[in-house]
Amino acid sequence: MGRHCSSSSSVKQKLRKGLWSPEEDDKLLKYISRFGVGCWSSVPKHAGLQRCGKSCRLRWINYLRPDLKRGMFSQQEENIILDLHQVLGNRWAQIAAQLPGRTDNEIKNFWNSCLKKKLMKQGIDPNTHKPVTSNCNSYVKDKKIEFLEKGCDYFPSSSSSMPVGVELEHGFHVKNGGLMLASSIENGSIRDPLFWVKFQSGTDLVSYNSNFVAQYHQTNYETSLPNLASLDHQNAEFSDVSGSKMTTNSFNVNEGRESSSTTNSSNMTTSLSGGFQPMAFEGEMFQLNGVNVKSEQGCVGQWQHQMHDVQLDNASDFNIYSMGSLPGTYTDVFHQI
DNA sequence: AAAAACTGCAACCGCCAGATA
DNA sequence: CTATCTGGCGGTTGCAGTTTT
Repeated sequence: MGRHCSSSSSVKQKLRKGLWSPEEDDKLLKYISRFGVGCWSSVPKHAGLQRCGKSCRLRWINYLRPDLKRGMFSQQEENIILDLHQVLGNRWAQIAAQLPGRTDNEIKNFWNSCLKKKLMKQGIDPNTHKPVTSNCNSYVKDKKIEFLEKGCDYFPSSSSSMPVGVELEHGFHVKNGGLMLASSIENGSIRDPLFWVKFQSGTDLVSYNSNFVAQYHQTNYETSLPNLASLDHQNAEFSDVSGSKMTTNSFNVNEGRESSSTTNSSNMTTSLSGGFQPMAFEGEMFQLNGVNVKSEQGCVGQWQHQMHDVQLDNASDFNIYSMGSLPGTYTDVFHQI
């Protein structure tokens, strides 16, 4: 067992604790500069300090060492810490070994006071570095509950303009083991829902995309939709929260039907069609009715046609949340399955 | 203006492993 | 072989400065 500062010395002299004074720093600095780092337990005696050796060692390592880098962490350093923490966890000394001039204590403090919160704000679990699946935005949660309470009243049980063979129930139905989403017309106004598709972690979106099957029936092409992400999606290039560029790889308009393919910073490509306009990819914030909303995983989109539905392959791969409504034309819709 | 709450960070504490007596 | 010493590490605390109420 190690000894504690207060009991290790045979000398009964009271040892100082707490913050170091400039005079103490001076004594320690002069001593180490002259004799170098050796046996810490003998340092206080020789340097004329009323401190334990352990305290001297810590003061030297964390503050007095001449090779210490001071000041804010750079973006590059931050990235290194994030990467290493994902691999090493709280092994601060090992992380510090990769960052010249930084101490384990400094990195630990930076992590606890800054990086941890930053990740949580992005919906990322700081321990696993993976999206927090149960921690969806509270606004989204509220809207989900609201819809569940309203139940199937949101959609008419049938619609003359729905594609043949499709039955609407609670705004969605299962077809071929997948889920159908639909928007509809009510009292002559278009219901263009905003929704959020959140994929389960581990879902391979790249291969999933090929299974996005869009069926749609267009009766009226809406051209005056607000563009919440200010996204020119014909030449889209925008940044996610980390500053990484996301690009729209392709964009087509064919008889009023759009399809696009967008790649984000994680190299996840999402192909969308049937009038779906991507607005925010994972980690992105955007505003909805003055409320800040974040897409945690998956993407946020907006239907652009009066009537369509889309099949997603495996219902267990994703959850769908309502994203609220825009005034007038848009209404709340979907819910978690 | 004062009190309370929050934040960042330096320093301490307890535990451990390896070295030494 | 055992007891003790030492340095290293990660978790936690306490304090000073700042912000909010």
